Amino acid sequence: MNIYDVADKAGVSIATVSRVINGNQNVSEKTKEKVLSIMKELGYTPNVFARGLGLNTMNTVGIMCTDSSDPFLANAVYYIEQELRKNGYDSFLCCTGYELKNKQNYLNLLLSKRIDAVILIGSSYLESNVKDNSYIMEAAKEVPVMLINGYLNKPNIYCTLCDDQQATYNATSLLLKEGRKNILYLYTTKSYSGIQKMKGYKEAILTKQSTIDEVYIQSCPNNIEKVKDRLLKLSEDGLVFDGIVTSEDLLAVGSLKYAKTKGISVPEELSIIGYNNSILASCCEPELTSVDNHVETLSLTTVGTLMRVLSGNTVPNRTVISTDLIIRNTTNFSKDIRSLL
Amino acid sequence: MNIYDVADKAGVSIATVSRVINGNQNVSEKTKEKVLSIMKELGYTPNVFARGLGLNTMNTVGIMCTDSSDPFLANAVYYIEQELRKNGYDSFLCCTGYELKNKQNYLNLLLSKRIDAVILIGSSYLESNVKDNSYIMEAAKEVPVMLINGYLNKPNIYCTLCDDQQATYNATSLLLKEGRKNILYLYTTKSYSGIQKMKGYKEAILTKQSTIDEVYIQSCPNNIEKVKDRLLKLSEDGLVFDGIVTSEDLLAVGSLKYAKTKGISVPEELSIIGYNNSILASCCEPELTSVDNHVETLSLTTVGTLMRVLSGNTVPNRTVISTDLIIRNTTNFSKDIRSLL
DNA sequence: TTGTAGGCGTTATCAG
DNA sequence: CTGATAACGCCTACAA
Repeated sequence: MNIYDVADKAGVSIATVSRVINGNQNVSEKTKEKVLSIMKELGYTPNVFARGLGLNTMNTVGIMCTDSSDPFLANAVYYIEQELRKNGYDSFLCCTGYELKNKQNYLNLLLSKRIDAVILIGSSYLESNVKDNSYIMEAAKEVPVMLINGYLNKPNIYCTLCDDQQATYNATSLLLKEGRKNILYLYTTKSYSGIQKMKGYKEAILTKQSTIDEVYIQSCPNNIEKVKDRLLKLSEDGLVFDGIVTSEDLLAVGSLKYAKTKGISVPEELSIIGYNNSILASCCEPELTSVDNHVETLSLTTVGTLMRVLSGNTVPNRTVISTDLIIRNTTNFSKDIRSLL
Repeated sequence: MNIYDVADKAGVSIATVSRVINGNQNVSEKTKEKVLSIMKELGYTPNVFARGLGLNTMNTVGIMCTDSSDPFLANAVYYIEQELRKNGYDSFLCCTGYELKNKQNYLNLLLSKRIDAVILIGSSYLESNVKDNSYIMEAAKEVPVMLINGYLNKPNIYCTLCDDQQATYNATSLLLKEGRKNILYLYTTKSYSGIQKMKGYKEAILTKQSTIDEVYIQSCPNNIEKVKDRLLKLSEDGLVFDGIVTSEDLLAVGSLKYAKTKGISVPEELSIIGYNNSILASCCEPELTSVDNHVETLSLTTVGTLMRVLSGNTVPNRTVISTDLIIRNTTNFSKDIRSLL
């Protein structure tokens, strides 16, 4: 079943059928209807390969994320996929994991599939070693590369990110205003946004004291138990803290488990702020105050930008979205403090 | 850049290059090496469209899920994607949402992309109205259809499911053994596995009493607040219950929030069992006892089965995987009860 | 072992 | 407005 069958049955040439398929104007209303009805009757669908061969595109965008079971990434994947489809694009998904080698392989694989663009979700695609990002720049020579929560100022790379630095700055500042003296910062990776977040934390701390005590900055695997154990250890070692700012909700949940284990009351004795405002934030007890980085907006903006790029517009290389702090019950903000938001 | 460029530069014909690409034996070691080095030098990758045109396959599997931001589905997507890739297959992801019309459209879309198979994750693809499933049967005429947590005994449809009925039967029975008198069952949808789970609950209840009181079976949106409100309402209306079995972890979390609001202690006064053993189960407080339906095994088994189907083996139409009950702190099982597991 | 040539199903460019 | 025909890049008999 191909375009010839349709043409035969409709008594026209394949060229005419092709025109109908592609909505070309130069077809009389009569033949158009005729052809359409035959196509329906035969249940004909054009062969995407043949089409792709001619056009060298399949209206497909590659999506890469490290781990689609991470709630934040999963949400982004969802919104992006939906939005792409609304715009007539399909999506290839790749869950690459965290190893550089795999990321590179997957990206090459996507390129070899003649995708029209690629979207990298999450700042973990930006290695701290600048050279290691060259594979992204290479890819950008072939197709537009969209970065979510990462920043790389290079041709044909478009970045949508949220203002992570401002977000942790605000979060930390509010804890300070709340009267917290020793605020711990927990993070998982030194990815691009990881670094931004840390900057915000440091900046806020430096408004109150002249130096940063590095022991208050702790990197930790993104795992509830691991976080709990780490905090127990730190506490045993004599570290005193009454506030925790985290780079992920899960780290905050782990912190809650620590507090529970030690019988520390939250937020009376310890304030905790999560990040991402994921479903986890409203599952735990007490529910997490958390930074909402607007996954949905981030995702839709990215796709919107991509569409403009694909239709040949010149588009700014960087779009920054502001965050909100969603106040729940792991912080103890007064009316005055809340009014600052 | 195409096969001709490579052939020219290597001083051979395109046929020879093609043979090298496809690992055909009939090429002398020398020419093979020559061609390979030229391909590397030029950075040549075969055009998938041209290839697909001839072979009419792209080694691509379509994955459909209703909502990739659901933790269970997200996990499944992750494992499936990884496993497919290990087997040399790419994946198209579609997040279809819950409306039948959309599901149908997406499935047709995938078929028109000449995918080699399609995997439907989650029992929400099986409508209770049997006729509404005919689109799946239609699809199965073209490519193998893999169903995860759904069952349809039709040609070219292969189902991998976990023993949901047994799981809720066990969960409910254990609560009864624990001494619970009035056990509520909360569920979200009457999908295939939804029905199985409910059967298990009823079966267990009927071992203790002669009839089911339907008011103890409540359907509820998959939303923490909604569940809480529903339970508060039921309680106000005078319904008495001391155990809750749910079809989703999120419903169990909502139940916890209800208990918290009413000052009911869990598990002393109320036992709660979740389903899926998702990350939510260990986030909340107390942590959820939950049915582990082994997403990973489910996913890997599905892909394994698919690979056997694609290589032409005859494969059983149905594979059932057993569940485990992961005991945490929302139940109060004695040593004796635990030993039953 | 290697090369030639036809075919896969479209789209696009010309003539008419 | 319509039709013939040449790409598109690859695979694979069939020949050599």
